[in-house]
Amino acid sequence: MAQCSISNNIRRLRFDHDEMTQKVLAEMVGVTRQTIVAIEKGKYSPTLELAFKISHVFKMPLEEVFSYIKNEEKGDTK
Amino acid sequence: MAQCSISNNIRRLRFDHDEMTQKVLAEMVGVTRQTIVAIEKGKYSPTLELAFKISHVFKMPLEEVFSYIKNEEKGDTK
DNA sequence: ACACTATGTCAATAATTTTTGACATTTACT
DNA sequence: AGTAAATGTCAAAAATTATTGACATAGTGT
Repeated sequence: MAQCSISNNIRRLRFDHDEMTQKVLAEMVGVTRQTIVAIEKGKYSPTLELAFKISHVFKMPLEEVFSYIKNEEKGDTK
Repeated sequence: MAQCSISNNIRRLRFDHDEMTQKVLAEMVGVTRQTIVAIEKGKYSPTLELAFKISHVFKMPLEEVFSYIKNEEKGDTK
């Protein structure tokens, strides 16, 4: 679960949507502002539920908000 | 994060894909068999990363493997 | 009967995400 | 100057997901 990265364009989508603030988005999806910051900055990726909720806010398919970039693992860790 | 549910058709997709076993799917996405069991049975929903990986295995868009069902909270009747 | 595979479950632990509360910076407005 | 809003960061704790190892059941085949 560690060797793959997920990127998103939440920041751009926020501004496309009338410059919605992090605080407002956080309230709309029911998490704290820090969670939105962390996801936007790529500190970690959200749960599936949160990803669905965020996509919902922007009325876009999940895969247009979040993209999965596969990192090839070189060996199985066990 | 509490008032929404996520369902999936992993079990059906496994059988559509040559009766792929839970063990094989687990190995393909790099988690244990128990994790696949728990997700299939709806004990909890996967991380976004794992959801992407599973969709990848079945070569389907994430939203055709997992569906998000919004539970109305009291007061919000939309 | 015995072995084997696939599925399901349980409890304890590890790993990751989210919360809480605090504080700093920048920008804009009076 | 001072105030407020928006963003960013940090650390500790809570909540959720994933792992490990064990065991149970049903089905298949020998």
